[in-house]
Amino acid sequence: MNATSTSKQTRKRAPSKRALETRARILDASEKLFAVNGYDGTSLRDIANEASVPVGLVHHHGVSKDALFHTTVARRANELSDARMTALRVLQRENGATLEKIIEAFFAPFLRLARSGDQWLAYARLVAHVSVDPRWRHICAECFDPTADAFLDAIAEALPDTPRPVLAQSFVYSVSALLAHLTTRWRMETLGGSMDIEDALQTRLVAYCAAGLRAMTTEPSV
Amino acid sequence: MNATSTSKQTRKRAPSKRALETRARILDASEKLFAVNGYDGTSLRDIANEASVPVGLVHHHGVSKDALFHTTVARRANELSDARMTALRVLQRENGATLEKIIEAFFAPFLRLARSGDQWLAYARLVAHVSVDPRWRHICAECFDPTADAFLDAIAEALPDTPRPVLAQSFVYSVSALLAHLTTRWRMETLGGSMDIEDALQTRLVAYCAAGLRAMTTEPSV
DNA sequence: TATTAAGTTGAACAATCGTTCAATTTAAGG
DNA sequence: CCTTAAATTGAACGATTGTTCAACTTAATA
Repeated sequence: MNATSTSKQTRKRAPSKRALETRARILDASEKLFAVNGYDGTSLRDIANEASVPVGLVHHHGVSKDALFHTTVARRANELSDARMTALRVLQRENGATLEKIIEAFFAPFLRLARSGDQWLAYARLVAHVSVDPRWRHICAECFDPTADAFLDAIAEALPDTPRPVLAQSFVYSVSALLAHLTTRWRMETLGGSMDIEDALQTRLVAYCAAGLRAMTTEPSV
Repeated sequence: MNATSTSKQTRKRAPSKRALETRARILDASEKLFAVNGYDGTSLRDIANEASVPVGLVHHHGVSKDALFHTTVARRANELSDARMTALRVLQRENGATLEKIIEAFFAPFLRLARSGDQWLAYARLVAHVSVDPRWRHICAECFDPTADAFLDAIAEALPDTPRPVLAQSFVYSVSALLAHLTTRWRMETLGGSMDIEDALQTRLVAYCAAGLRAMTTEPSV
């Protein structure tokens, strides 16, 4: 009586080219709108409109709004994680893993991608949204924690005298600084006037975080 | 014909004690819910329910959802700004304004209030929400920028060789680290195991940011 | 080519949203 | 005390929300 026992087999079918295109279009629209307006500030109809498809189709591809949000975050997170892990492995193969180099291996992929176009800058805002909202802890755990763990291991080797919890603490500060760098440029300009060229800003970001992490090794006698 | 020319004067009336209480109750509920679920994730009915008042009354006291959100953020922001400015002035009167002391004057009030109860920790999440969302830039500018400017002036005196834009850049990183400290403890524990006692964590937060800021004075030759 | 799973469409669902309003109660001011 | 502005209530407004559905079209597979 069940489906598998019927004589006529019902095989799964590969998705058509057009289906993949609309799916990508929906994800692009989701990313753009979720990044600007957040999860609750974005309706499926906004996404459908941006992607030029009916509302029902968004649901068909995304299953549910929650799942669509998850997929949207995860898609670029995987690309980002791959780039970061590659950079880390290159560094470790060359045996030249200073603290600054490790931090740069973590930061540079995101910074480089963000300079390649607005999409990744929008994604940085999306990540900031996810980081702030306790509702999305499971997304953080799934998409970002494995990479963070690997980099913490590398940092622990570069700073062998600093306990792991202390490294984790300052690593979280560094990640927040990276997100601030990508999402809060306007605030820097409000407080300090027009900013330097991007290269100089990025170099200073790394210098800031590296100095902060190094300060953890010495006893903080205040 | 106009109101002021009528013989019977219609004077404004002082708000009753009960009215002030319900107003405070609505603001408390707003703060709690906005902090957890953000602006779009919180409905006026949720707030009305939390404050045990009808929906219409929330509107009567808050004028509009936007205005209510603004008021909610501003109420504690003023208290925080006062505490910070007082700490800064005390420091300057004693002529002992080292970089660490200035940063601590900026951080300590928030950290102390956050330890006094959950309300201020919820508020930290609310500030993080506001910082991430470009929609609330005007709230940032109104509630936080004046204080930030004053502290940047003080930091500029302590680090006279560092250009203002560079200080603004690393100050924004430091503020983001403070917010991460208050809102992302769970992530530190996920990555690094159980954390140290709060005193040690706070000392390290200041040490991290101070070291980062100091690193800006020397040329970042990477 | 014939079959049929997958993709697409537009309409509809109940639920909830922010806001408005008239009626009623409370309490400040003369 | 009386007057009346302010506070409170509960219901209602139209718009929008996420989700479901049946009918229809497209295109991958046998």
